[in-house]
Amino acid sequence: MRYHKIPDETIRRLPIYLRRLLFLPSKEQQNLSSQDLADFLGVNAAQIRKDFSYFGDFGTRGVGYKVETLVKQIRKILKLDVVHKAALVGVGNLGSVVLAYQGFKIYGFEIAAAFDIDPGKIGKKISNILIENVSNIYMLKKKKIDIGIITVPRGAAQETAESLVKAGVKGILNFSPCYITVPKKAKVITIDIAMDLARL
Amino acid sequence: MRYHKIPDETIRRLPIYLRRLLFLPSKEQQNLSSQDLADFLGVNAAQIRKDFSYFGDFGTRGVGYKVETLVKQIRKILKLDVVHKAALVGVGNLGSVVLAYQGFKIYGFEIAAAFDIDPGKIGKKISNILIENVSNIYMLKKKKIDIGIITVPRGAAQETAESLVKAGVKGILNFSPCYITVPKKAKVITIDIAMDLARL
DNA sequence: TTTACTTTGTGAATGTGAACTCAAGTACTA
DNA sequence: TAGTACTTGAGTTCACATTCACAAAGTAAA
Repeated sequence: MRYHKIPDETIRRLPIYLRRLLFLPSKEQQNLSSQDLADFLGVNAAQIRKDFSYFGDFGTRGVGYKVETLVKQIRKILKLDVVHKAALVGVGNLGSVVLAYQGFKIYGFEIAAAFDIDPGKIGKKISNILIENVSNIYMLKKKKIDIGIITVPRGAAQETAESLVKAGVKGILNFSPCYITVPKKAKVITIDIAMDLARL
Repeated sequence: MRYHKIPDETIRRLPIYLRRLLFLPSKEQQNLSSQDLADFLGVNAAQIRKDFSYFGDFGTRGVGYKVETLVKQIRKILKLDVVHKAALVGVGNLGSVVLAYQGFKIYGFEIAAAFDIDPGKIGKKISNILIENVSNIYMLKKKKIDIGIITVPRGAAQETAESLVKAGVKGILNFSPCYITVPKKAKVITIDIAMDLARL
């Protein structure tokens, strides 16, 4: 299967597999069959095998997949094997929570800078990150930061996104409840927890 | 098309359409063509027309769709036309932010109760919601609360979920970075912002 | 009314993904 | 070595989803 185009759906599922593997109940388990993983996630085992097989032969027949290798491979495919640096803009309530959030590390992300417009916040530190003036966003390029996280009020989101893209950011995670348009070289993911709730 | 089964993918897209309609740039615009909406979202216009057509004839040929009617209809389909009450468990940093978040309203959700295990917090109010003792979760049934929001530390998530389901909750929005298993009568959506980031 | 122009709604064609199978490879036991 | 039990990898089939393309229905203007 190595020469086939990889389905979008497969790519979409890889982070889900990765997350499941990282939070595996019994850490000592070395091998995992596709059926085990399928049971954990409530999906079909054949689908998991096919997904993995697109990227080469990860498993061993009769045995299963070695968890460690699998994690390493998925990380590589998703380009999470190198650390990505992110900058957060808007250190309000939500911004502070995101800054303090420890879950980024295991996926290979690190928040390396924070910005705010409030002079009362600039110069302070939260979670060991110095809060800088938003007017310094242009300096991101030098710091090799390629991801932006927007936690500013709705009105400032579009403007913030533009500064970030201008500073060379490739991807944006937007927490403001609004739509943002950026040049197509950059990608925006908007998180709207209320919308997720609507699916229930 | 009225008698056909509605594709899962269509249901999945409805909240996206709704969000786009709610945050339409020019509020005064009364009519919207499928092409306009498609351009906004970067999808195919025929798909949008087909999606809507499953639920009846919302549009007018030669004119388009009336925004107001469309919003009303989608709300009805997603059962967002009645207010759903939610209870939040775990009033820490993240929990406080979620409590204060205003975005739930437009989708028809209202946080009607909050719980914590810390005696120092119980009795206080955040965003006008009284924080109660977690041991009182069982009372949710009487309050007609059918959605639970979990913002407790990882270790307590599973236990919290079980209490919520026992109290009659139908859906759970889980912010803890872990997997939760519940009886299949209830549905869990786990939000992991780091995983979303991995898709970039 | 007639003509030109829009836009919806939908059957048909095309594209994509999921599931079923089973041959082939591995482990283990006797 | 032979036999049994497992599990992967992948060809094939089937189901579902997307897109095309156009008739039908509406608008606007002459």
